[in-house]
Amino acid sequence: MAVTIKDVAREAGVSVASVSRALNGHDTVRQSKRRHILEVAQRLRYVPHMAARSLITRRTQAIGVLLPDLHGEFFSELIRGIDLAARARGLHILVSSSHGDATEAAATLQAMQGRVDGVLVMSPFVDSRFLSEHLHDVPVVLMNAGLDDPSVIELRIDNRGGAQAATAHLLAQGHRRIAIITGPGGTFDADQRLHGFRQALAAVNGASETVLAGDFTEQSGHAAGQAIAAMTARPDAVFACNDMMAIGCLIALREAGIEVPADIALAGFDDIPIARYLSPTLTTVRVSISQLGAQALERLAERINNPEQSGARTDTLPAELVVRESCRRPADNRNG
Amino acid sequence: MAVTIKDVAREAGVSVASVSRALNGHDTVRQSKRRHILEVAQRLRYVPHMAARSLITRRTQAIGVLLPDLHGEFFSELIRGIDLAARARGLHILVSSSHGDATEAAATLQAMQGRVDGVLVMSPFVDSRFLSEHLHDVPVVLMNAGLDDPSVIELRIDNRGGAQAATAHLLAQGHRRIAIITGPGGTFDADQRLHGFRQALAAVNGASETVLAGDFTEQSGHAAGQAIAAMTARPDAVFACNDMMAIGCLIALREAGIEVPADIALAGFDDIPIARYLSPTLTTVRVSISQLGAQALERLAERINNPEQSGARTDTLPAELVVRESCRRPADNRNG
DNA sequence: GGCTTTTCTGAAAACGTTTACATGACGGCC
DNA sequence: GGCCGTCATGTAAACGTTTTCAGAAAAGCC
Repeated sequence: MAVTIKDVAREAGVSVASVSRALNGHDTVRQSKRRHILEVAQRLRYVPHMAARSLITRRTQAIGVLLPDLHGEFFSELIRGIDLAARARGLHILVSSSHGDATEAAATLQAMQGRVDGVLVMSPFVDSRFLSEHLHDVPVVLMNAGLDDPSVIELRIDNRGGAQAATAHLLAQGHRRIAIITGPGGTFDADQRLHGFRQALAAVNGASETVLAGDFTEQSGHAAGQAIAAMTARPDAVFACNDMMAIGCLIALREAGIEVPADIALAGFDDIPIARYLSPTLTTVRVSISQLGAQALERLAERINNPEQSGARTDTLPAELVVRESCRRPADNRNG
Repeated sequence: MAVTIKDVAREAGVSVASVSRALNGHDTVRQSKRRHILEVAQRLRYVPHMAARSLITRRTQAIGVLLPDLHGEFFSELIRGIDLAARARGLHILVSSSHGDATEAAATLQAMQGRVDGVLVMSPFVDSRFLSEHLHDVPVVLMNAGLDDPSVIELRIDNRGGAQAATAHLLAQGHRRIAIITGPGGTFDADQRLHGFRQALAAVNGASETVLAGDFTEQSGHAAGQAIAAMTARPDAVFACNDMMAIGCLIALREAGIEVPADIALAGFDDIPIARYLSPTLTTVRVSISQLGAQALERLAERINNPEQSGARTDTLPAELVVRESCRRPADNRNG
């Protein structure tokens, strides 16, 4: 038997309209009365019934967050960024993580409908058709989707630029025969990183590439490392498209008696916390994931507040090269 | 202008009552009519307005999750466990992470009120008074709170048992002078781990303890490691109350020229993914965090469905010792 | 075929808010 | 002092569902 606005009105000796106005800070209620109402509401521990409120205001003050099967630091940082930004705006977040396929994603999106004022989506399965099919009339902001649809807002991290910087660094160290362990084909992150890698190579004479397929898991990195170890003409350096694969590769190389960075240089992407604790510590590319989340939420909130506005630009967050031990100049290590 | 139940009713040539019944699977509507209604609803892309529904059913089908400032794998695993269990039951989860103090936690809890059917809480700030003060009439399940209140449901991980097992292992290796790097005093996790450590020591003749204060951060572990390195009578082994501190300690020891495990054994707690990539790989204690989340959600859902039931038992999830290189037997390494 | 019982359907109330509109009080102006 | 604005307040409709209750249709029975 929860206390409603009527109870507050009766107890305070005013109408429900006045209570509503006082509580929502409308300026058309006299100071003294407002104070009295607020006092009564507090005493009665009145808390507005959200459902009733959003039934009439058509706002839920909640936004949905749809994520794929993410792990560890990436996931928690993303949520943290979103959560902080949301809290600052008085919004709640409805999280649904780890959907495995497009059908699941669609079902989740469907279920969120009507519960949220907008959605934040990161998923390898969304494209323009998917969105128009499953999201009717709900503002959306995409994260790292690689969708070049001018009608949808998207936030990205600079995968291409980061990969380019890492590769350029390897080249600058004098390496020329460079291998890449790719991410799962078809995903935006993976494709862009490969693209950046190739851009960097193209800029240097005599540089050659070796492509090894990976899927962002440690296992795939390990397999790639074994493949590299078995090569007769071994590359000088390896760029793994994420840190987990770099770790797998590092272990495989070590197992094969190949030293990093003495025998081969290695760089990753993401700067996961482990990166700085490996031996050797891992050169990698850092991106502020929490910022990605926070900015995505800001854009979404903005769009929700003025839905008419057409500006659906795509923002890209910078990536920063972090140089560590794993790709020290070969010359420095020939004797190490 | 979203499509409502009335639109469906008009289009299908029936009353809203029938539509409602058909959609909710009540068995009092004729087969042929039900099929027709469902077909129309689908064609119109009708999706029920949650607010209206929960206004009358007094159910939101959502549960709140209140978490402290957690990082990395712990956070993501916890959410994953909760999310999976919630999805299986058709529940949505409203997440609020990283609250920094009791006031923030209270405000968040307040804001969730009326939006959720129950809450899952993990927070160092909650006690019986806090709960009764800020949660009126909302079912709650605590995670790892160390609250021995028979009226509230709680799920724990076996901090004590895990710490005891790790310490016992160190002792079994022949170590006797054992240091502990503690967690922040006053928190359940930290206190229980210290307790388990002491229980293990008490069971062995001639064992002695050295207590170093930590706060679960890598920095505090590093400081403790420096302190240990500076001791004239150095311990044989160190039990760090979590893996991050173990890492900090490991680095400090290495900086001081002390080898693990040759010169000193080291064990941690949590089995974070980094643990198996350190050199030496870290002996630690593993707990299934996703299971903690999933079970907590199950208990909550259960309680929501029959609120009368008084059984508020506290469940404890097992912790498992994972032996790795960091505490190999001293004898094996004297020559290494 | 009329009666009773059962099955299905529809009208309307209820949920707790917000807000458009109406009303009343009050003060200023002539 | 009567008239007119202005301001504060209250009344009631509206939001989109579910569900109770009563009534209609169908079915069974003699």
